[in-house]
Amino acid sequence: MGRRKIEIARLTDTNNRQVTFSKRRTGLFKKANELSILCGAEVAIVVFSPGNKPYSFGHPAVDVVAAKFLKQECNPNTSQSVSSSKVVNINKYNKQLVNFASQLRDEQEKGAMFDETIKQFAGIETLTHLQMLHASLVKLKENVRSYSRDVEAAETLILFSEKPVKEVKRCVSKRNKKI
Amino acid sequence: MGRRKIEIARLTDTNNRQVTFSKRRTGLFKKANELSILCGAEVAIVVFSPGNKPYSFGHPAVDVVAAKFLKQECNPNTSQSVSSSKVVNINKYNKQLVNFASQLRDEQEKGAMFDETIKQFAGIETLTHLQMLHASLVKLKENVRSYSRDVEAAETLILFSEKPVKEVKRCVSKRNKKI
DNA sequence: GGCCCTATTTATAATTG
DNA sequence: TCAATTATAAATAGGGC
Repeated sequence: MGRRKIEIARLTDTNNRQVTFSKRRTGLFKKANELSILCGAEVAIVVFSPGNKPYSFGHPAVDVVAAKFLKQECNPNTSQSVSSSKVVNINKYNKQLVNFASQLRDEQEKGAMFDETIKQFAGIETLTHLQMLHASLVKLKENVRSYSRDVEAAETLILFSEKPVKEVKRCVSKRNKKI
Repeated sequence: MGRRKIEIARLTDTNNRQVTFSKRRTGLFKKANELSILCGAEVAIVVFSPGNKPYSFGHPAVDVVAAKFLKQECNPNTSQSVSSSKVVNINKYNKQLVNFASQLRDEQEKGAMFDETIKQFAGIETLTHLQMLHASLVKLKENVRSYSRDVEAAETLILFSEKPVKEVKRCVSKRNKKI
């Protein structure tokens, strides 16, 4: 709907992309508003601009509709979802956790070797530096380990995310009930 | 945009309202899809029909965008304790990430010192050990950093899963007032 | 960035089958 | 009860300021 027909593909020019975003976001929200008024429908929209700024529209309010949607999704019956591409896969994080753990073990072994090596030197100043470094390393490792533990504790939650949306919702609601 | 101009007011005829809803919902989602593609924007829409059926559109996914929105807009002062042994508070991760970052910077400084110190020693074997250790440390740091980044990326998902609906509501409504 | 303009495309209200 | 069609209103691309 303009002077020229444009192909629906990512706009390459940054400025044009921003301008188009503004115009079309306005249009989208206007349409949403009309839909809600004409049909008495409840609508919630959240958009992030190319510059990652958030914009939202809601009738009667984003939160109301969102909450209603979440409730409904706990018992997915009649909902129709049109979700495009890019499903976030959480497996990656689990793998990294595993790698992390094994690297930590390696570091611990090497740390022991490091301690032995240090003892062979008597230079006080140098020793101090090395010991400081080593202490830092140890502390860092501890933090990493504790962090990993926490991440592991959160793992069940993280794992939800890799499942399809409806599964996620179901799992979460189950969890919430337990709590 | 039709044979006649219509006033934007609640359609009285039930059937017409349902028909119009279907058409306009399709149009709205199409627009949203175009917006996301043209501008690389993230979009989430939830709609309830006059008959109260839920419909949704999301790029990359409703939940992802919603979670991102919530994450951005939830203020720390709003935080209410949801803690149980099973539910992980994401704030903890944020703090740890911050600590991590500063520790990593410290380690980098000390790493430089370490390199200098190493050069003062000539024992090949020892040097090798130390260098190996240092290399490992560097690699570990890199991994920690990249892992942190990834955790951050996944954060919205985690946050989304952990938050009870009522929390969500509050945060979102605050946001709406700002906009 | 925002707001106007307007040729043109697109969405859709009303109609038809 | 619709899906398709069509005439028309609305959105908007590309511009200018």
